[in-house]
Amino acid sequence: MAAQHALLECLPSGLRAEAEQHAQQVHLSAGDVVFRAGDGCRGLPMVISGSVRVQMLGASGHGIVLYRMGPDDVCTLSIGCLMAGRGYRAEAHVEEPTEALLMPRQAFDRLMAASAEFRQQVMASYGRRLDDLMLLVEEVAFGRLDQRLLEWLKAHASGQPALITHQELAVELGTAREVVSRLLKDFERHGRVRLARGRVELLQSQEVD
Amino acid sequence: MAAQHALLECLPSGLRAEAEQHAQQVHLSAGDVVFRAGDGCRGLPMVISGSVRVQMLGASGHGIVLYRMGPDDVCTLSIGCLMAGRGYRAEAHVEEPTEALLMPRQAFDRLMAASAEFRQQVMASYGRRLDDLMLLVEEVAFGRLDQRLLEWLKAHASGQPALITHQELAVELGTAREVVSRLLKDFERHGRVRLARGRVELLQSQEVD
DNA sequence: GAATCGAATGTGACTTTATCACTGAGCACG
DNA sequence: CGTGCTCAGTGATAAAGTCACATTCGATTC
Repeated sequence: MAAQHALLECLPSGLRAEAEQHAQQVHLSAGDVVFRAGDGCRGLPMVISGSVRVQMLGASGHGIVLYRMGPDDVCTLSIGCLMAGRGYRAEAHVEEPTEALLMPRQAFDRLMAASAEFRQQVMASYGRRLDDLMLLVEEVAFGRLDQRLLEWLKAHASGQPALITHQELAVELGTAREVVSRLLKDFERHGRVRLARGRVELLQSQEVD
Repeated sequence: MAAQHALLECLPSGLRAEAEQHAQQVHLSAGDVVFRAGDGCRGLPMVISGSVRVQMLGASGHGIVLYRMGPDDVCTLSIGCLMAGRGYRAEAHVEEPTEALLMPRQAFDRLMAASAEFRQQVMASYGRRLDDLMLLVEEVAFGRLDQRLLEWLKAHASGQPALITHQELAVELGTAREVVSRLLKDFERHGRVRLARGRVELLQSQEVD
């Protein structure tokens, strides 16, 4: 076992060995769906490497990206499902080939009991996610879409063009495809971006604030 | 000490006595502000009775209600701040006279270490809050405002009229006062509500679905 | 290479929300 | 009884969402 999760690295070796023994290592390929809305939770996923996108579907059929999980993240969403015995409300899509550990509830509970460090990290991670969601609420409720789109592009399309469709961008922002298309067209007319099918390039002059 | 918090009731008596010894009981009056955006966190608030509204302010000056805390709730938001050492992003307003315990971080950590039951409840409560926020994201992103307003009224103004201003309703829904005014006026024209200054009465025929 | 099909994008018309700048109404207090 | 409040109503305009299509690009097949 070469790569490991930062949360386990901080454990004393005895606990760590026990944890590794109970955890199941899984490999996920790009495009895999880790869980869907309504699914039950079979353990706590801990991401070692890769990237997983968590999003939810509205009644209208539109979706919105809630957050992403990367290396050394734990799926805080799963903790809630695990503890409350509810199903997931969101769905998780693998974006890049991902290595993860699936920690059974029993083992997770033992770690929480035994290690103050582990506890602290898990709670902190929970706090960050809560924070992310609050930020998202604020953006969706009060943010202007052109600004949000521009910021997304700055974050994801600086340096090299983003390979993404308008539909996918709409899900990133929680809006409709047509709205994204029109905004991008406007940006193009103003020389802020260069567009091609499935590709959005942010022009140099726009990358600074 | 008469009233207590459900989370402490489930503890063995030794732990419970210790917890009660370290926790500080506080009384909050309607209108008090428990914390504001940017404040540091001085401990974990646990609500015994009463009601506290948690909301955040957008850059535009508009606000939106995130959730409410009632009897036997813990302020999950505080755990994140406590663990990550960040300030709060939201603000908490007392709506009804409220009794609460303020549990210092040290004491909280000892409880988390010592009681599986306590741990489980805290994590479950965290999960519910995440869920609330996800639901809110969906509503704000995809919900129609007239439906959201009507549902708010059904939840808070069935039986007796709601004593609330249009401005406050706007904050409940994360929108602008004018929008609420217009929608309510429409509802009134269609005989769904009766309006008075600072008062919205949902008419009987509307209370069923 | 041309035909064909499906996904991705473009667009017009219209509705719903948001914003701005006011006006008017109800209420408390001197 | 004014006189200031806060609360509510409204018109004009802009931004965003919805619906119904038209177009275009690329890959696959012939």
